[in-house]
Amino acid sequence: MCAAKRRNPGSGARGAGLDSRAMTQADLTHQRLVRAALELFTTQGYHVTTTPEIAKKAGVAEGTIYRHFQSKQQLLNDLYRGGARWAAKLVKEADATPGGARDKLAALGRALVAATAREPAVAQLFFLQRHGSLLDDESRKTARDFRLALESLVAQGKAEGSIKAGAAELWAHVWLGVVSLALDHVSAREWPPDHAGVQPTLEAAWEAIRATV
Amino acid sequence: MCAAKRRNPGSGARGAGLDSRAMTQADLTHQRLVRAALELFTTQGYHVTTTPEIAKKAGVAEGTIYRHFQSKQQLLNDLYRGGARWAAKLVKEADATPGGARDKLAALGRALVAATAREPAVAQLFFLQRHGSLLDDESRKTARDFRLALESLVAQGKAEGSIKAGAAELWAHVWLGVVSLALDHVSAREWPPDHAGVQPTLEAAWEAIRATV
Amino acid sequence: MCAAKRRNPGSGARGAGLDSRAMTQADLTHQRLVRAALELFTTQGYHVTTTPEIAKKAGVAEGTIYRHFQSKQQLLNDLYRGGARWAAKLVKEADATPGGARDKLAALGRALVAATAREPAVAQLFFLQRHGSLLDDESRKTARDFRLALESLVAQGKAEGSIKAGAAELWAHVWLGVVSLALDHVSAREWPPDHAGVQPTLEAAWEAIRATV
Amino acid sequence: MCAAKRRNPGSGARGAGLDSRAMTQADLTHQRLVRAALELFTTQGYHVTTTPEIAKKAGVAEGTIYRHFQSKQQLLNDLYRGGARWAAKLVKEADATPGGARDKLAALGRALVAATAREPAVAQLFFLQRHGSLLDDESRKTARDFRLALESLVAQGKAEGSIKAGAAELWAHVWLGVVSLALDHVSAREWPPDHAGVQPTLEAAWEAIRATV
DNA sequence: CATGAATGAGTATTCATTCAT
DNA sequence: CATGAATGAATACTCATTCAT
Repeated sequence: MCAAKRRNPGSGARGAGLDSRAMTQADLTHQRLVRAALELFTTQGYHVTTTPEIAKKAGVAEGTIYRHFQSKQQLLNDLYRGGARWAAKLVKEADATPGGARDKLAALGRALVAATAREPAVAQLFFLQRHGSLLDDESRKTARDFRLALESLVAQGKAEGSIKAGAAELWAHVWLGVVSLALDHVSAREWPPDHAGVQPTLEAAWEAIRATV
Repeated sequence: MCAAKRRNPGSGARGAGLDSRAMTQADLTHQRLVRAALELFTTQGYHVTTTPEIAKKAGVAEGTIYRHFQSKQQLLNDLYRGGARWAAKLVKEADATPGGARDKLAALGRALVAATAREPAVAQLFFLQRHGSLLDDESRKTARDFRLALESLVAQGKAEGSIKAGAAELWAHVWLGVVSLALDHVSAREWPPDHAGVQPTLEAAWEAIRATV
Repeated sequence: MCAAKRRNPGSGARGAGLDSRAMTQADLTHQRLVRAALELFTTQGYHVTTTPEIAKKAGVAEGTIYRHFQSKQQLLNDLYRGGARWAAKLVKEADATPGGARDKLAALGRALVAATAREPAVAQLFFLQRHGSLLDDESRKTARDFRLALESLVAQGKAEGSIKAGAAELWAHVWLGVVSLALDHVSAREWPPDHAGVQPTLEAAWEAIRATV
Repeated sequence: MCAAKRRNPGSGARGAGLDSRAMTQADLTHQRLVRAALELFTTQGYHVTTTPEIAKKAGVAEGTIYRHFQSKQQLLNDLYRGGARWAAKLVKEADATPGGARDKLAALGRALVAATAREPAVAQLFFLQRHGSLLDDESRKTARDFRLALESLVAQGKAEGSIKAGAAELWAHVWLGVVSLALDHVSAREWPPDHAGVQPTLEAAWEAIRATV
């Protein structure tokens, strides 16, 4: 009575581009649907995008969508979770950067910009778009994983005394808020990743939250 | 295609609450529609809100909407322009504050928070929501008026040397981006206007853009 | 979020044909939808009948259906309940016939045949069609009212000694089962109400349940 | 448009349970599809039952259905014909019972109840369900074979003077109508085959059609 | 023979908008 | 001005059937 039960593991990873070796026909269709939906949801918005449109862009029949996703909303959630995991991985990698919180955040900022240049739609969907009540609990949990990882970076900075006192949650939010302004331009292809506005914006993000003497 | 031709002047002002003196029956209906739509658009989103829902919330018949607005989209634009003018007025008032750009921006930040506490939906609609291609040229122009006024404040700071060099547009954007984080919480009634997070956030907005030695 | 809330009382009665005086435009549309759906559900079956078909037959737009009924299924239930009340009224009238249970059942049999000749579709829908899980609790309750009234007639016959001992429910069921065979032919317009098969069938219904010496 | 061309003889017999001796893999799959469809069609109805559902219940892939049956409708017809032949055989066996029409019909009634207890779904499909225009000519012919056999029994009773004058067709119909009420309960597992309601109902069927002095 | 991904016509339902009253 | 019944195009989703593997 409902399709898309068998979730082949690693589909998220494949969505992000790596891996390959033995991609079945069905997996390819899945991919094309993901790319098509990602593109349309981010350029037009979820509600304005119709299922015939997604199918057409993916080059498949409309019914095929429902062999891969339970519903249009579920498709959005899959996309969103992919974005959240993608973002969380960047944070984890940045956390491995040697140095203090400042260095790690700087690395993260650059990584976010670079990744956004590579996958503008994913960044747009996860960082810049509001999805209100369309997200399910699982998606919210995945997003929280990202936020917690970022907050842990900020908490480290607080412990070092390099970031302002006050809720780590708040400063993580502020830092990301400023960085998002850069991501917005990059994602919209208004700014290439080495645009003159990027570096100052990332620095501004740091200055907004660094401890003041 | 035929309704809502007569533009009654001052409808924006009435939306903000002032004025009174001889409010006709029709004006009252207009008001109720504006409030209903504002509430629904901001809590649920434009696309999810249906015209029957708006009518019901306003306590009028479905068809009545079209005696006051040409279309649902036009209604959104009216609301948006109201918000833009409301915001522009706050900037203009802040500009009159004595002192340097820092003082004026500080005043503006406080005013934005206070105004958002009074009219959360208006702030939400104008500052926090993306409307993509729903806005018409007129609305975009009105929004630009606000942005230009804000940028002029920032430019003044740059001239004074208190704000970083670089595009005034960029720093206005950054400053507003951080302030918006506070407005978001206030608008969602998570933060009262005197919440402990407000002041630090406003300060962070300034620190993100102030000239560094 | 859902239509057809205002149930103007007497709509069932009007459906059965009586009453008139001040029939609004909306009531007329309601009527036409009822007749169209009745005809189609009984000739083709519920699942095979599509909403465009109903609308077309009623001479209205498809969306109009949903101003009068919450759903296709609700429309069926409305029809069914109308039939159940119509049938229950016949039982009550037959109960008023002077004489014993035999006379009353005979009167009821004739009344059912006559009524079926007048409203073949209503009889078909209520007596001859199975609706499985499509019926809601309200409909089931209304149908029970009819059955209980019939069983009370049978119980009276048992008390008189003119009907076999055993569950009144069973004999009511048997009697109606045989009578339904006649209704089936009448409803299908294979038999006019005075066809030679009618009277013997009604007598057979009685003989199936009358007490034997 | 290309499957299920080869009519493997005896598929009906296999459906009824007998026969065996070298049942190939394909025959087993056929069996499972038949049982699954029978179960679903009778519990839910034909239109509500989907082919994926049938396949799932049978434990085969969706496409496999079409290696055994040309279409969902053809599957129903196969099932129906199986039921009709099964019923016709019971009539023929009852006809061999020594004695008059009364004895033969009594034997048939008991046999029908017993068979229904063994194969509730088959009885339900053939006796209790209406299939309207879903049945093809072949199915209708098979059903007529059953009816004619039954009518011949009744005609014999008329010749003996033990059954009422009038169309044999009518009295066969009436007798079966009453017996079906019992079959209904037995098929629904509400009545075991030796339930107290069975015998009186079978007697009532006879009394409905027996000649009266 | 069996599979199951793909198909695309078909379905019930919604909703912005119109217009007679 | 206000009403609310009517509209019909548009929407997400289903399902019997096909066919390459």
